[in-house]
Amino acid sequence: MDEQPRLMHSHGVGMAGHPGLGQHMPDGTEGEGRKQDIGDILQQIMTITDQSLDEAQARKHALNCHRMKPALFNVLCEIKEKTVLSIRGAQEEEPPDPQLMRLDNMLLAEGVSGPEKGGGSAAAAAAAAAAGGAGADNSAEHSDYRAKLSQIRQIYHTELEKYEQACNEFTTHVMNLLREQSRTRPISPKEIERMVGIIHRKFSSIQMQLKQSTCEAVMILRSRFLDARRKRRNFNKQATEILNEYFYSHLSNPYPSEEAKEELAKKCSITVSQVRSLNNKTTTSNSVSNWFGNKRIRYKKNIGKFQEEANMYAARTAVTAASASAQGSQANSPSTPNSAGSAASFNMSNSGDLFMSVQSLNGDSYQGAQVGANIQSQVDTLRHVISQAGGYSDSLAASQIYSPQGINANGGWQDAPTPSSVTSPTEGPGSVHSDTSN
DNA sequence: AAGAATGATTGCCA
DNA sequence: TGGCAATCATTCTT
Repeated sequence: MDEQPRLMHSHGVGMAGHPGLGQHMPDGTEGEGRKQDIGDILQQIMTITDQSLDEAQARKHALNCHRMKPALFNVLCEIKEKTVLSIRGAQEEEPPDPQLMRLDNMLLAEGVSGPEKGGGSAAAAAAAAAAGGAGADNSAEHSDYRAKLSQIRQIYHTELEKYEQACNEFTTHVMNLLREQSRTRPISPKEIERMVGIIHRKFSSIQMQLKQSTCEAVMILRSRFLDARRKRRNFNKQATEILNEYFYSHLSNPYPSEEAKEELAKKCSITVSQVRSLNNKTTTSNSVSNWFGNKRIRYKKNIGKFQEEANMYAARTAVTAASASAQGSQANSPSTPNSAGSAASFNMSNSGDLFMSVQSLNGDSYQGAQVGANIQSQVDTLRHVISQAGGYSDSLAASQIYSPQGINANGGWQDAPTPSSVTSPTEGPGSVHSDTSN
């Protein structure tokens, strides 16, 4: 270009330095001639947009070189200055949008806009903590959550970068345009600033939309993740069997201790998800607790339905117990359950005990804590064996065969086992009963 | 598809 | 705080 842009600050306002314009013209004819000249220039300016680009460029150049141009330009500058003064008040800096701040905060909290990676996993961990589950089984879901979150994060950053780049490009473009235009019309730095501000506002509103949809995506992901805790997956067969074995071998007192629950959870590889109380000290046995809670209630509600199952498990554990006790002591015959009342045979051949020692990786430590329960479970097992053998003759006893052992009149499990001496045709494991009554 | 089974959740109580 | 009862929501079975 052969000329410098004429930004307003580089010009004096007024007519100084431009003789012939703004000065009093005593000679009327000279004034008429100039008026026509100016009118001609203005006409050319007005029609410049109707011409082809090349034509316009040529005309523009001609106008720029016109002797009247500097004077007219100064007039424009003067008018413009007044306009800018009137506009100035209108462009107040608005305070930061509260909604945008909320979105920013949320994105930061969710680890989307925060520092790399760490934020994401922290948010995932937070979500996991909110869900209350920290078990190994949840790791798959966690990684799924993390993967999805980082996907969102990546998209967000890519888009944001794109927007920023576009914004910069557009700003540069507009600046160039303005600079270009400043050759033919006066443009103040404030005007440019204002234009840039408008562009940035436009782009930030687009960014806000991006942030909003990102937030929505995160919320959806999060709610799905949190809702996953409610998604039920049936325990596998082995886990159910383990729990059932424990339940039926402790039928008169199916309330596993915390340690037992932990142990069962470990054995069953039960997934843990607990939301009931965030202050719960342990979450590793809650599924077991759920299972036992459900089982107790459902068993109690419909004993008949569970009787077959109860008998099956009782028989199974009894067989196990019998074979074990047969190995351990020749005196104990499987067909004489009451003989199992001896403490010696309970010690190792007890169904619950055996179950634990077979299943547990460190059954020994568990056994030590379960001596009382072991005896009780032996009683329970034996009762079922007796029931199956059909050893009851009287109708009262018969009705008790498939009755919930240990359930009292109120429908709750009593601490002491059912008085087996009443139902048992044999002498009954009185010693066992007394052992377990506490 | 309907109903049963089942794991999880919630509110209440002792 | 643990357990019960009711209920929800999903999965399994028929």
